[in-house]
Amino acid sequence: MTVSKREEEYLETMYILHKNKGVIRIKDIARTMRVKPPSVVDALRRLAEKGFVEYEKYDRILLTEEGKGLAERIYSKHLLLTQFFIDILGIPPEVAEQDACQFEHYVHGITVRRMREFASFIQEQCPYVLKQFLKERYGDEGSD
Amino acid sequence: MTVSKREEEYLETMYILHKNKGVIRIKDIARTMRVKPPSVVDALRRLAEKGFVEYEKYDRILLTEEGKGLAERIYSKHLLLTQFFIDILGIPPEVAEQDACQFEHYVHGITVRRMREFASFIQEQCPYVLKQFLKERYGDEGSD
DNA sequence: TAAACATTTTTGGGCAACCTAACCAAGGTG
DNA sequence: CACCTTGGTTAGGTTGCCCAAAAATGTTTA
Repeated sequence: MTVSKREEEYLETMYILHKNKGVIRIKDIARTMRVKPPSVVDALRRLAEKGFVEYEKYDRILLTEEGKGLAERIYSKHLLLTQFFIDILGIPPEVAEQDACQFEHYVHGITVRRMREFASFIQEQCPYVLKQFLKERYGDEGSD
Repeated sequence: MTVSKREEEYLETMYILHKNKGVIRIKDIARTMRVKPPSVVDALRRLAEKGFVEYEKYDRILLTEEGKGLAERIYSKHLLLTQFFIDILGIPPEVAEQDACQFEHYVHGITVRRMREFASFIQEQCPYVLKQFLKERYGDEGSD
């Protein structure tokens, strides 16, 4: 069963809402994803169809095991990418966040793994050089 | 004038075709983007509408200055991302290519710039450690 | 040059995502 | 209890992007 990028985003949002508030409400999904409630209902129906969500109208919304697993995998990529961008490249957090938020849906597992390994490696092998790199560029930078 | 990810992909493809073969043909765009010709015609019309392409039916296809500029900027991100993934992280070229191909449409300029800077920096400051990192992992790895 | 072949275009249709407007359900409050 | 508010749903419409089939144009070659 294939999942579009957008569907992954819905799953991830639901996963985070569940983690933070315990309950998943359409209104909150809509707000965090900046869409209107009917769009959420559309998405929920498709995701339920595909077996990632338990959804009956007017009833509580839950991720299935499969949905939760997928959401978790995406979210962990998200965290790792953000981390890498901030800690290694020194990207401002909001930008890192946005980049991660897109890349997480496409990036291969091996790339994520390598980023994690690289980060540890460099932090252990030449932390001073890394510090130097980040320091040199601290506070400059433009847009785009 | 906003351009969708997909539209950027069309522009980039046309840019590369133009660079390699001098002439841009619908059939070639379709083949490299793995879509059918009618989809290309759709896209061309939209891109012409937006001023990125010169297109009259049955006539030769050209990028406008604006289209060419945009395509170039995307393509240079593409090259740089690929480079980074391969040279710093040691990702297999085909995978690096695919990851770059997606990320190029979203990544902030600052992130790309930092990657470039980081690559130079590390290659100059601790080339041996980098070599070590890449060597240790040479040839292992799975999928995903 | 006319037929055959290749390429492009149109037509008509599908699906994912989104929206607005209007309608329904559930839970408090007067 | 009837009303009102809030949140959820349905109906109906738009746009992007894709396709197959058929029509139109361009090109080559017998």
